Order: sequence, then C-alpha cells, then structure tokens
Amino acid sequence: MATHVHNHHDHPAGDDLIDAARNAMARSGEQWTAMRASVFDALAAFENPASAYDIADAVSKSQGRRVAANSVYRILDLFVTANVATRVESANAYLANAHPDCDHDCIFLVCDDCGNTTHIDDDDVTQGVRAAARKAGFKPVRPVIEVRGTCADCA
Amino acid sequence: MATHVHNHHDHPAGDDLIDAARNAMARSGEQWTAMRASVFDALAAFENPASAYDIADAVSKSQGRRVAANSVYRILDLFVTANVATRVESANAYLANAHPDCDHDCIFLVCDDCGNTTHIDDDDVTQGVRAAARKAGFKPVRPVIEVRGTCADCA
DNA sequence: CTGCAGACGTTACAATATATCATCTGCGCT
DNA sequence: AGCGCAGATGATATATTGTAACGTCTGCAG
Repeated sequence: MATHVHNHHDHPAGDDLIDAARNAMARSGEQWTAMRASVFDALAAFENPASAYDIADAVSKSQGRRVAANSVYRILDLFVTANVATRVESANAYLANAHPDCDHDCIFLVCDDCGNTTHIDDDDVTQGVRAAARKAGFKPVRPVIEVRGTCADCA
Repeated sequence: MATHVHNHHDHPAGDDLIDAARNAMARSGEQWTAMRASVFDALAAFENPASAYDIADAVSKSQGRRVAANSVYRILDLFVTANVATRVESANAYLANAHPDCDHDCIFLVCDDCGNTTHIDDDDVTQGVRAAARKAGFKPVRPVIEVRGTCADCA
C-alpha cells in the first residue's frame, strides 16, 4: 500500500495541514483550486517565512511555467484572510499557519541571525496587548506581535 | 516679543523635541548635521508615520534641491539606532520618538481608516512579550508590537 | 600640505507590492 | 448547442520601498 507520492520532505503533518487549509478556505467561502494548492504547497515547504517572490519562484518551478508575483499575492491575501497563512510584517514574508482552525493572535520570534521564525501562542500576552489598546480608546483588530532577536540555536 | 519663527504648525514641543533628538544622537556617538536636522524636522512635521520617500520629498522641498532616498534611509537608520525615531514595521514608515531618552519597547496603535498612529507605553505588556519569548528559549532584542484597528475618531 | 575619516551625493539596481485589463473556465440558463 | 455571467488566473505595466557601489567634499590630525 503506497503512501502519498510527494510528502514535502517529511515536514510535519503534510496532508493534514493541507486538509486543514482547504477546510479553512471553505469556511471563508473560498475555493480550493489547483493554483491555490500549489501556492500553499510552496508556502508550506519553506521552513522560514517566504516572500511572495520566493513563493512565485517555487510555484513556477513546480508548474514548469512562469507564475507572476501578482497571482501569488492575490492568493496569499486570501490565505491570510482565511487564517491559512500569516504575514510576518517585519520580514515582508509569509508563513503557513499550522492551525487555521483556532484563531489566536500570533506571536512570532524571528531570529536575526538565521531567519528561523517560530510561532508561539500566549493568550495572556496577546489579550494584554489588546486590552492596552482598548484602554487607549482604540479598537484592536489585528495585533502584530513579532520579536526580533536570537534563537536558541544561534545564541 | 516674538517666539520662534518656525514652530511646525504648533506641534507639541518643537524645539525641545529637537534638543532631545540631538542629545540622543550625541549619546549614540553621532553628529547632528544640517542634513540630519532637516530630516528630523521633516519627520517630526508629519502627524502620521512617514515613508522614507515622503521624508525625502519633504526635505527636497525644504532644501530647494533633490535629496535622494538613500541619504534619507541612512539617516533614518541612525535615528532608529539612536532611538530618535522608530520604524512602524506594518506600515513601512517612520515616526519621530518624542522621548528618545527613555527606552521603552513601543506599542503602536495604527488606525486602518485614517492612518493616525499613536504610541502607548505599557511596560507590563511589553515585558510580558519579552518574557514569553524567553520562555521559548529565544533571546528578545527588539519587540515589534503594533496593533492595527480603528482609532477613537474613526470608530 | 597630506592623508584620512565621516558625511553626503549620484547613479544604478533590487525587492516588494499593486493596478489594469485580458482571457479562460465552469456553470446555469434558454 | 449557444449565451452570458462570475470567479480565477494571466499578462503587462507601474508604483513603492530598500540597497549597493562608488565618487566627492570637508574638517581635522599629523
């Protein structure tokens, strides 16, 4: 009994991840097309945050034809809206979201040495940020919480 | 008795602000040149975060000659290092720092409607962010905490 | 007066992001 | 089948943001 042919270099949870993404897109009223699947595959294959152009290159390679950046941007925007991917603002880059179903505010730890970026959830902290904003009369919609620094490996 | 000739449309603390900036630059071992003063003036004259190109335009106007973006970038980088200005990552733009002397981690509240951006200090929150990072084995250097949403005026 | 260092200028270019309009494809309708 | 629409994608152009490389100027130490 053959397992799946392509498993993305044994990244965690290859096809479960894709299923979760597809479901999240459906919840968001969006289709899961071949192109979107390609973009998601490319995105998920990166360890570190990938720029739209990195992804465009990867998709171009996998499709054997030139895919323009703007197509990728369109799809990434949908992904972000559907919580399937997140944009790392301080890196102008995107990461696949491993858990599109639960919607925490993200905290990213971005290593300035190696670029490795990890995602932590800490609702106490993120609620604290939202509360501080509200206390200032501001209606928070999307907190951007990223920490630049040095990861354990590079320390 | 005349007050200062140019007071930047009565922005808060015009010349005190400049003094504070100059001192902070000195502490950082950097000179306070005419060009840097121009860039700072331009930056401080914006209510909202200003892009390097916005600033380059403003400086060009005030100098009556074309000032290239890369000169502005160089100076903005020094400003950021000296804590005289801060970069708003989610807006690719810069803000003058009203208190270059005290170095809190900043929290910015960026209104998606009007672009107005306010700066709040809440060390409990920012220490919480740093602590969460450390708990994950990460050495925080520069937290980026920005909240996108709606300001009181636009609510 | 010479040489050096720091600041700035000039030019070119790279990287990131968006706008506009064309085309394709599936699908419901007649 | 033929029509027309809507959503997705393609293609092209352009805008915006950010760097690199190197030249010039100026003040100052020797």
